[in-house]
Amino acid sequence: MRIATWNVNSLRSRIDRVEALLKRHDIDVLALQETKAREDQLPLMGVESMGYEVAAAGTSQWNGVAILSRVGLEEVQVGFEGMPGFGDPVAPEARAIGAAVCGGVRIWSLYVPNGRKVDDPHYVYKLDWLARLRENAQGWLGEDTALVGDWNIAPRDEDVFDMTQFAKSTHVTPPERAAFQAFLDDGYVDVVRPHTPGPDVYTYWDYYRQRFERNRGLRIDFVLGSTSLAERVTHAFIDREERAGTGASDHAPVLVDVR
DNA sequence: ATGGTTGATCCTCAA
Repeated sequence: MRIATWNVNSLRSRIDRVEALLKRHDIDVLALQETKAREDQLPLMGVESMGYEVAAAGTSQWNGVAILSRVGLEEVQVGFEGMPGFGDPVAPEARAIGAAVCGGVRIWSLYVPNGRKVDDPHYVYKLDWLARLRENAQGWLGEDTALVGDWNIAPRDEDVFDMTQFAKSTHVTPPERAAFQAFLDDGYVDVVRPHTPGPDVYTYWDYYRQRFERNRGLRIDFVLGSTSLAERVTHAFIDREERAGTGASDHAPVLVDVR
């Protein structure tokens, strides 16, 4: 089974690229972030005709997520216990994460709050959101679980093209990195990094200043697997070619093969 | 410190 995650930065504006990606890589499950669309706006007749079911934590906010699957789509849920706004159908943060069981694997498509700036309330909210997610994720370690998506954290210096440019920025602060590391300490495994030795480890390149053309990016998109799932991973890669050309998202898809 | 680009709720905000 091939699982992929991609911050698509607007599903409607890139539906053609989504369909091409599914075909190009023969993907079974695709978790999307920043769909920027309500459920009633999703023009997914194309992917449905390709055999995929669609579950959406649709939203008019910036951070909606969706899951496309051709190997089953069960137990769909949106949000997690304890998160601010959980159960509130209009709370934007409750739409930043959603899960489904696809082919026996519980897959969480997540968009970790951006944090904006270190002195912004959104930064505090980001850390709190991660702490609440961690509490819940500890309870999913006994199953085949994948936490996939845009973590908005670059865990290591080597995941950043130039650390001096991030001296006062979010994504690299010790509290954010500690929050990411906490998932690893609990037993989740970064199943992609072992298959993607440097130097090409980035998954995101800002639209500004031709960052992709100059390969000045960040590694902020990850697939974390529970122990039992991690043991089943045979291969993983970053599709950096998807970031090239006009009309690209600012993120590249990350793909994982599970036997 | 500022700027640069992209998408949507489209001249303002979020990323």
